[in-house]
Amino acid sequence: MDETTGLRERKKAATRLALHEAALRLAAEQGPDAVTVEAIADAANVSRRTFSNYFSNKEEALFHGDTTRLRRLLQLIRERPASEPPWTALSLAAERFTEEAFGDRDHSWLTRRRQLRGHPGLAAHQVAAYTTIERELAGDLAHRLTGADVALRSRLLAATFLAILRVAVQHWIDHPGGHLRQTIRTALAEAAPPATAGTAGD
Amino acid sequence: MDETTGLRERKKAATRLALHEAALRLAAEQGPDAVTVEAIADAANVSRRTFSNYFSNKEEALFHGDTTRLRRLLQLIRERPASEPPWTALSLAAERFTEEAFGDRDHSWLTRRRQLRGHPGLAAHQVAAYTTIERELAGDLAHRLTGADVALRSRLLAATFLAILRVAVQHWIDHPGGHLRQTIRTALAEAAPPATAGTAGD
DNA sequence: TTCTCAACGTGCAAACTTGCCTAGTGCGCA
DNA sequence: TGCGCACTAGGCAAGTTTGCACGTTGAGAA
Repeated sequence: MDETTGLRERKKAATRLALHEAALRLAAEQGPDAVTVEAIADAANVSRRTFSNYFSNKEEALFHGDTTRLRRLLQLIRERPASEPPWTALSLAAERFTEEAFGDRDHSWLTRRRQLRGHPGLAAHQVAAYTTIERELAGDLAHRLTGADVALRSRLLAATFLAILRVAVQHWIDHPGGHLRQTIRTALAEAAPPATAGTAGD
Repeated sequence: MDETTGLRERKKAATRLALHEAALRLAAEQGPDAVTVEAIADAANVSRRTFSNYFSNKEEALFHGDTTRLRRLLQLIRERPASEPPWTALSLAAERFTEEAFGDRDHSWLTRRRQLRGHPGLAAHQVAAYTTIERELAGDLAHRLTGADVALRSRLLAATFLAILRVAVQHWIDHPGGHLRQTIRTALAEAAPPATAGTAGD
């Protein structure tokens, strides 16, 4: 995978990741408000100016991981066969997604995420990250729906699905020892009826 | 020390060092001729073009360490009081130099150096590195000499001193378990008479 | 010998980083 | 209230790295 991309692109990705991880670590250690952009840049061994070249603010750096993961989820959903009922496609993509994205999370990552939980400003930014993806997902889902009110129903489906996913992941982060995969399965099953009702393919 | 220089300079130094160390490691592992510039650049995580921005060839990269150390030695000599007899200044500077430069060499460094020993092309480059410094040192020493033939005597003094140092260090590298400091002391004392004869300050 | 090819050294343009600077914001203190 | 101060976002120029192209060289095969 790395072999196909050039050195320049690999280095950019590394810098972005370094900034993201520095932001996460420092925010967990000192509290999100206490961290300065300068401290993050220093920790990632780049200039403050370079931080701005990658992220427009601290929060963006903090949620870069989420953004990346969600974008990957979107891709997984797109890869599901078009013939698959929407909720099935979403569920199976979510299944694969959790394995990929959270299968090998180390303990320190979880600890950090836990320490950031409940911070008001941050939560807003996280929801914003999800919302951005939500619009894209709705657009995709529209192609998988037929019947009346496709625009509305696809938006609802996207919003429901992402909300469930967000809550399930957050729940898993907050409650050590749980199994994310099972949590998500349960959560999706719980919410399946209304979402399945939106299906019109069969 | 790092705190005073900017990020840009620190990164350049780091890149130069990374290239130097990669060159040393690969040359020791595969033999100096088998290593390509490309391999060194890859190991240092920079492009082949960047290698050329730092060094004009493999050998320069390999002897970057020597060059740096010798330049530091020159500085130490310059810091000796002008009133000090030349050979005394040289000896005391050499004393301090060995502590600084070889005091904390790890085992792998010694191993690598040993593996490069005796390679014909490399030896020539190393001597070249010493010769460059030799001219500078001679220039400095001229200020510490009086009497006739200062130009010649300062060149002789510089050449003798550096030759002794080079041999002593090489001997230490080749013979594990020896004490560099003692080796150098012995070597310098051995050669002191002719050099001291060149002194004219007292 | 001639051909081929890998490695090298270097010129050049585009991309990226750094450092400096400015304007804007929010906060504490006189 | 007004002032100073730390932090931030982003414009700009200079410095650095990358990617690519081109000509050269030396070693080995045809």
